[in-house]
Amino acid sequence: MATAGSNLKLIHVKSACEACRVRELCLPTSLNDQDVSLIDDLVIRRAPLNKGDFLYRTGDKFRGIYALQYGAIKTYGVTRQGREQVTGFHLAGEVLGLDAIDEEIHPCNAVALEKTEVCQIPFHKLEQLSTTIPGLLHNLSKVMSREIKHEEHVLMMLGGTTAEQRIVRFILNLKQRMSKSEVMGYSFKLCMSRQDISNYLGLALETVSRQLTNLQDRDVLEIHNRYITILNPEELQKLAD
Amino acid sequence: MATAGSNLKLIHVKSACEACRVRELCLPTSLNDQDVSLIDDLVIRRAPLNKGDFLYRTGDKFRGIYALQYGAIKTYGVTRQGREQVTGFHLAGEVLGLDAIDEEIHPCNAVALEKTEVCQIPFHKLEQLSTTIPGLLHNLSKVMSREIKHEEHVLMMLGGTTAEQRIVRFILNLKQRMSKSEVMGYSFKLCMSRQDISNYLGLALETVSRQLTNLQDRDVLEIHNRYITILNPEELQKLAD
DNA sequence: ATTTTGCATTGACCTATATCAAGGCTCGTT
DNA sequence: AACGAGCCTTGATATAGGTCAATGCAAAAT
Repeated sequence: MATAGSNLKLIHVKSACEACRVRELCLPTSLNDQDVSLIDDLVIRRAPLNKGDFLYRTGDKFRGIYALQYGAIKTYGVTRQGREQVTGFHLAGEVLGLDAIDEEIHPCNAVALEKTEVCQIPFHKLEQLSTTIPGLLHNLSKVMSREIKHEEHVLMMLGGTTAEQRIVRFILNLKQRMSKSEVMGYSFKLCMSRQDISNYLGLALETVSRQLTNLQDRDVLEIHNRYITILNPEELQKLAD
Repeated sequence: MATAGSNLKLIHVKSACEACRVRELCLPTSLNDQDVSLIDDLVIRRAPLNKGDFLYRTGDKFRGIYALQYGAIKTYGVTRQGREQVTGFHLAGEVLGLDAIDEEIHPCNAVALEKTEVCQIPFHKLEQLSTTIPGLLHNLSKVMSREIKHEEHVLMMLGGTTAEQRIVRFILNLKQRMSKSEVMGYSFKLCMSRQDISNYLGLALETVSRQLTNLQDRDVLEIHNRYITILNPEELQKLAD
């Protein structure tokens, strides 16, 4: 039974790890199939979330980090004045929940923006495993480091720029991240509302709307509802700088 | 020699770990003296930095993370337009350089704002050690998690707030962090210029200046050059919300 | 002691963006 | 097919904060 089980796992594993995009955690380095199998055993596949479902809420007990299989999630905090501040959008292949490790409590809300499936990775088990698989520890550090770097990048994007620059950089960033998980041309769907974008970029939602129509009028973008096409990538890149 | 050495270490260690504020990495959990000793062996005490000295620059090879013993460091990136975006201020007892783990290259500049001493902790050695000291791994994760959480907090602070709120929150945050490392009343020294503050908060330096004098006029603060005294903590707190 | 230099303040003006308000699409529902 | 609820767009107006420019101050250098 045990032997059969682990054989089965070796097959099952690859697909699960691949599918759940735990890739970020296991693929980069030289983890062998056996190690990957061990990691795969940890992963808990959760029932799909529908649009508006919460993955977790502020104050929830931390049970593990999450890897997005498909879909999109926004994380946000609520200020004392009741303002919703979006701290990030998370797309397929990305990891979230790392900010909860420290106090074992989620410091923000995570809600699905569309139909979404995630894998839960119990963190303490991952830590345990890290002591036996050295490469895993390093990957874990890298994932967290990347997250820190990304947040700094966001800070740079937000500081001292015009509304137009923010929007443009936001779109370029989204485009780039979506390209990672799917073959894509210059058209894609915005998975979030204008409101969400405004709360992320620190702008009024009207400003977001105006900037988008403005870019459309100048034939840089084409927008139909939430579907967006980049008509002039060079110009868009130029506007970002 | 070996025995004498490790005895010495056991004594030396405590002071070094304590002094270098590697505390964040080792103290929180139940690491025993022996473990602490091992960690201490890693730590490289660097020559003090003078004001304006760089700890590292964008693009530098990553050699390890740094723990601030005393002093202050700002980290910043330079945008394509030449604007300097400050991504953080780091005070005594805090760790920096975590954003370089991923690509083994520092993505930003780190410069001393005053006389500063740091300890360098070679990261790969720390990782090696983590496999044998389970508590260490967890602490490392926590430190990184805290950093991610902090950056999110900064995002929340910057988004959708007035210049006054930003300044007020900035001062409260500084106050709180400085209290951690030194006994302190309501007076302290700003280790950074108005320019730095403005580049951090995404404001014009004139706005920073005006807001500070405004708070002074209303008897919330008292400011002499870079020395600041909080006269009315309750009011300051109220303004932050 | 005096000059220099960098940093900070203050004022006047202007523009980008927020705010307020109204109306128009779109999609899902009955 | 018509209805309703969200979302999005558009316009008019107000204002916070940016920009430009001049001056002041204090510590470092000569």
